[in-house]
Amino acid sequence: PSILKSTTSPSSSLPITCGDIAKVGQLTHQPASSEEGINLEEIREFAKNFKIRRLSLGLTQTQVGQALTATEGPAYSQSAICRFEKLDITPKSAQKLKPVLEKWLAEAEHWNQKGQQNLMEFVGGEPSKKRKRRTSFTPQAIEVLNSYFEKNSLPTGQEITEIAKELNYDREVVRVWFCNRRQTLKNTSKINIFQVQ
Amino acid sequence: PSILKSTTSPSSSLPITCGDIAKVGQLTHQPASSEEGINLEEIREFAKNFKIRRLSLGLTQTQVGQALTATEGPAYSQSAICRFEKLDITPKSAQKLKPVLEKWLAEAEHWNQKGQQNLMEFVGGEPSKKRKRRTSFTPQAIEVLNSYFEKNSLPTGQEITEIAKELNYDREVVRVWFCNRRQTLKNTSKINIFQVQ
DNA sequence: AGCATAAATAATAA
DNA sequence: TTATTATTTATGCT
Repeated sequence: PSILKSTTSPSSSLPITCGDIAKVGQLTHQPASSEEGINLEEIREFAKNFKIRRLSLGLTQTQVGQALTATEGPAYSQSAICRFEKLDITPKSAQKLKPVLEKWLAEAEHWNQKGQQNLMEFVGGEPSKKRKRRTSFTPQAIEVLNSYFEKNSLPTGQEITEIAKELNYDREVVRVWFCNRRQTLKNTSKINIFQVQ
Repeated sequence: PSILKSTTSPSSSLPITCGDIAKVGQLTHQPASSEEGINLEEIREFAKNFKIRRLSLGLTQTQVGQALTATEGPAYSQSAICRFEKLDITPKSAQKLKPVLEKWLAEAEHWNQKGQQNLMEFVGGEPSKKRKRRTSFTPQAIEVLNSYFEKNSLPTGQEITEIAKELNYDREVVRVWFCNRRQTLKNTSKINIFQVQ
């Protein structure tokens, strides 16, 4: 039951009762409001910035949650980070969470300065978890494919069948791999940018 | 088949042949290189910043692509934006695309200054497309869906339409259910990924 | 208080 | 490019 939504309704005739607990993210056109010593405007500003800074570091909500769980006392789920960023929580909760996030983020940025690797270590995830491939070409398979490609970029049907068999992949998948590989080469073959070696 | 990945491999004993054409985004510790009048370092910097600025504006790759398609001559797909951000393209393409994106992004930021509403109008999408409400399937419906899934986890468009009709759910909702179901299955049955030689 | 998963977004084989 | 998969975010529910 989010009050956020109800407030966007044009019918503002409804009086705000004690039962209605406002959330931080609630849209308001009031000037910076301060309730119970909580500067809502400041929290909104921070939440917005937090997201941008998180994305700048290339971190997911899950990563932040897990890292915080590892370092701080209480546990923080991905949902919790999500809800903070959207401010779909009570001002009290937000107020409590803000300094924790602020401190952690500053530290993360500090490590990032020293290199991506340090950040990942700080975050605690695997150093460079690669995105899983869409289909199951293993790095090993790609290595083999590349070595075949180097020898001959245009294998015959027979050869494709054999390679597919060796790698235990579908023949069609292998055929298409060669197509795409040739395509890539064609796109770039006019320049060898880095002249590596 | 990205060459990017192969370069991250620790096995640097393999000589890089003429067949291996580097792409712009390729990791390098060389100083700013410039080939054929293209400042690669500058492009890398821009691509990185582009993503951050895009996210700061709260825009998706899809939105950028669609907006560009509407304003400029050629069409730009979500994939195209994705590939630019990852620099999984040729230097030539990147060089060509950079000023287009730069100009567009600056304009978008300009409109954003005048208010979120103006940005959305500039982008061309609906003013504030709300996220679809999370649908909850009844246990009965899930049972039926599961039985269909057991028989065939990848139903055709026609079949999806029929299932949706039978269960009286939105077709799109049913389609996504199958996507997510396949995903879940895949995640839970992580059997010997490396078995595939 | 956070899990399970629906929806949205990004990446990529075809 | 397009259609689909892989990944991330958001939320209904208890």
